[in-house]
Amino acid sequence: MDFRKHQPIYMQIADVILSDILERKISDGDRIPSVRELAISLEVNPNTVQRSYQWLQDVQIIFQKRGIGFFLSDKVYEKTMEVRKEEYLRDELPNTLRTGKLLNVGIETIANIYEKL
Amino acid sequence: MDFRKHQPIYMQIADVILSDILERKISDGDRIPSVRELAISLEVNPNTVQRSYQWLQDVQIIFQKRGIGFFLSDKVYEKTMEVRKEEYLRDELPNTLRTGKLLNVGIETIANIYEKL
Amino acid sequence: MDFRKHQPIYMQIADVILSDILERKISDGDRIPSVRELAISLEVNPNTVQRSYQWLQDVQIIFQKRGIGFFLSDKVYEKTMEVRKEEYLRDELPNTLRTGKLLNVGIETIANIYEKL
Amino acid sequence: MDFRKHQPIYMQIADVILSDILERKISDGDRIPSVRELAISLEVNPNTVQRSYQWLQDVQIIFQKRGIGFFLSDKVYEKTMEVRKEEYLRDELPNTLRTGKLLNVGIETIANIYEKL
DNA sequence: GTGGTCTAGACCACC
DNA sequence: GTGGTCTAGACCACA
Repeated sequence: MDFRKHQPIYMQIADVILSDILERKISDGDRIPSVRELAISLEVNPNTVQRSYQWLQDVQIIFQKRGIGFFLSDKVYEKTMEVRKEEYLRDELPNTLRTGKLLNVGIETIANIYEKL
Repeated sequence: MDFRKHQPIYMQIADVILSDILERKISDGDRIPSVRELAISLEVNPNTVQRSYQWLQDVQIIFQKRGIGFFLSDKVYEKTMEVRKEEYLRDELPNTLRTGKLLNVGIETIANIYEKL
Repeated sequence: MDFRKHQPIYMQIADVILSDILERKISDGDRIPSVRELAISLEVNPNTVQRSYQWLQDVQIIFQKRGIGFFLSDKVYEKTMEVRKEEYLRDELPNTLRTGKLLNVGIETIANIYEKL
Repeated sequence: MDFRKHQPIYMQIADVILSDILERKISDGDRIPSVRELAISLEVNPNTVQRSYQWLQDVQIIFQKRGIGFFLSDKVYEKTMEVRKEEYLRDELPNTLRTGKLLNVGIETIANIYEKL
């Protein structure tokens, strides 16, 4: 975890889980580390991990089995794609395009770069 | 100004100045509104405008004549463009577009968002 | 058992026993499964079944013969019904229905949910 | 606030806001107390109020003006109705009906009580 | 002044 | 053991 970044630690933690899903390291039904375990291994406060997991649960990436732990939901890969996409379309893309507009970078230039990737 | 956005108000204000520069509405040596004037017309706290101007001064887009006001630096258009555009086209834009491609965001969607900004 | 529900597992288990009583599947003096047996068949922790039985014992639905097992109390059907139904029809049900009416939840919706349980 | 209830304090706080809305004491655009103010007047920790407000923001009952405070969203009455309804249909109603089924209370009885209210 | 995040440490219900 | 909630107190960015 990077304590200096602007992005909150709890979102950084969530991002690690999301990345693991997108890289197919973990998938449907897998158990993820307990709040305490992860807190110790990342050297952060359990409350902070708790917040990550709460958020992941809110967006239905994980679900809880009472008293047992957290597990990845069904179709977690697809859901993760959606969640990432939503965030991308809401924040990252508009921010970059706004800067582009400011710098007089036309949509043609952008389309051009997009095609060449 | 949009008080609901994630982007800080003071950066939104700075962006307005930058846009005006890039659209050639204002240029080298021009005086920009006083902190107090702009605060009133935008209905924001003067401290917030102050912070915008501080930032613009830090990146040498404007300079202050004490007791008189703020003015645009020399070659302000070129300065802004050169510094930012090069980095933007080389890194920021391609990175964002690459992520978009991975998330199946088409160029039409991007063009759409670009137009609406 | 549904590990995702808000209702504790041990109450879900108790509800199963209560249902069996009210549906006359079991009655006065019958032996109910041992903690261990039930835990295995429901795939839950024995402690959890233990807690259900403790609760049922507290409300005098069952009693324990030490070293032998748990058994249904006398007049268990009547006991369960009387104690709960009276309070239910007087308070809980009307209260919930009143809230429903305020929220524009029609009787059809209610009937629908009732059938699906 | 009732510190003994099963319901978390932060949801109790949210409920107070929701009730005020449904009773038309406050409406669209009104500012609600700052996190600190409310924390002091309710004698709870600011973090707890913060959580309430976070939840209310998530369900779009309130929105934030950066550095100024929280305000009620547009159509807050209608939204509150929806939110309450959602919770009611998901938890309160099924729970009550489940108990009813357990107690052999038929849908006819329920419909009867519903009509008479 | 506003809200947002984080830690340390506690207590609870539940499995 | 698991997660959920809460307090006390701190520091930060922002208006």
